[in-house]
Amino acid sequence: MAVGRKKIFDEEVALKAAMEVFWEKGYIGASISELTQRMGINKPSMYSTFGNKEALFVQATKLYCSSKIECLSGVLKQAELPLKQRLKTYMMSVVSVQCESQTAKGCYLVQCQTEVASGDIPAEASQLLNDTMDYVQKLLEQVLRTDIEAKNLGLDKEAEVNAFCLAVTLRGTATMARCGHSISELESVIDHSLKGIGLE
Amino acid sequence: MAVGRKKIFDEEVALKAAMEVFWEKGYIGASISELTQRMGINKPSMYSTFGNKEALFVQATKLYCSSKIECLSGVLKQAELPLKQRLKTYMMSVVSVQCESQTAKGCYLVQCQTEVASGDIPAEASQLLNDTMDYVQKLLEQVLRTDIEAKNLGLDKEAEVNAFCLAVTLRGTATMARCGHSISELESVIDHSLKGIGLE
DNA sequence: CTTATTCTGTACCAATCGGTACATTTGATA
DNA sequence: TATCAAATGTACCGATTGGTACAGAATAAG
Repeated sequence: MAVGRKKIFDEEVALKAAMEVFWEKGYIGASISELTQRMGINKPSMYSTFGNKEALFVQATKLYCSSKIECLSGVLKQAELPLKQRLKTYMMSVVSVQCESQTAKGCYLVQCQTEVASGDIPAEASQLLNDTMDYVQKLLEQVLRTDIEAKNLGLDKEAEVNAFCLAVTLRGTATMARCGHSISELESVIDHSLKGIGLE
Repeated sequence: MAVGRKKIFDEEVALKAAMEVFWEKGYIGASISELTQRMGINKPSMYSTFGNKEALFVQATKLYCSSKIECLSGVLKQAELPLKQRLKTYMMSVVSVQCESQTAKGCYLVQCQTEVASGDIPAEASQLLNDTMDYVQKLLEQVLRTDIEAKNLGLDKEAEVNAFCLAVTLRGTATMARCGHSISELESVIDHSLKGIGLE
């Protein structure tokens, strides 16, 4: 039995490159030509490896969620740190991702979710984007509802609203980051936002 | 001398329809086909009246700015009202525009400015979008810097940062509105945001 | 070395993009 | 009523979109 020619490119590297393009351009704005060019492969290789544009987008989005968002949640559970410090560190790490690119990208999720509302993004990807955004908000809500320090401050009573406020702030910073605002400008926004829900 | 055939459509009505489409779909996402269809005219009429897609977008954007944003600033100058009430009324009127559509649109400017960062929007339109977003922030900053009540509270010292925080909040609410969140959910965000900069 | 299998690259597909040429219709003026 | 500028509708333009057919190159098993 024969096994065939070897792949000359690294799937992970190619997928990461695709993620970068979607991050910059969104789903519609990223053309197959630009994607394959930046991935360093040609079209048939892309289609045989990832399926089609929609499937590629789903995989790129999963990669973004796991490598850029979900991995940040650890700090929220470090009970030895003061609540405010945990929340600030978490939110600043999100802002840091939003600002990490030279070619201002903002947040992949926020960027693409504007396209969800336009009805231009395939259903599966749409669901994934919504779920991940919900995930962040629910994470914040859970902390505010169950944390001892939060309870002492009465933040658990309005955990849902408070988490929603923080989520709004992170979406706002995402659009600001995309316009080139620096991480230091956005830090004071995070501080004011935490103050707004009653922390310090 | 002859004067020619009369136009069968209303330019203002057509332009407003175009604004709605750009609002929903953004600049790239709005195709000439959909635009002309929703405008109720055919392509040659659109090109002879408005120029081309870029020119149409510039005019639609100007219409949005004047009819949806600039006209709201009056309340900020009503010195007889308390500062907090003025700011809240202003911000809520912006949020109201973000929520006014059945087909959740969010903010035209925020929506399209993500495309500015992608480099997909023509220069003149890009400039117009940036200027208008700056205008809102500067407006808030000016109030916080010069208002008597603001001075008494010390808000004038950090007017720039405080205005920036409010602008971030409005961008966040825009993305939330686009996802279908209601005006009542967003009202509490505005309250918390004002609290964050030290009002109440 | 042959063979079977897989990847690569070119060259193409129909559909849609933004934009236009042109013939036809309209309607106020002369 | 004849004239002629302007608006309309159809039918097209080249370029680009997402997606593929197919021939050739590479590789491991037999």
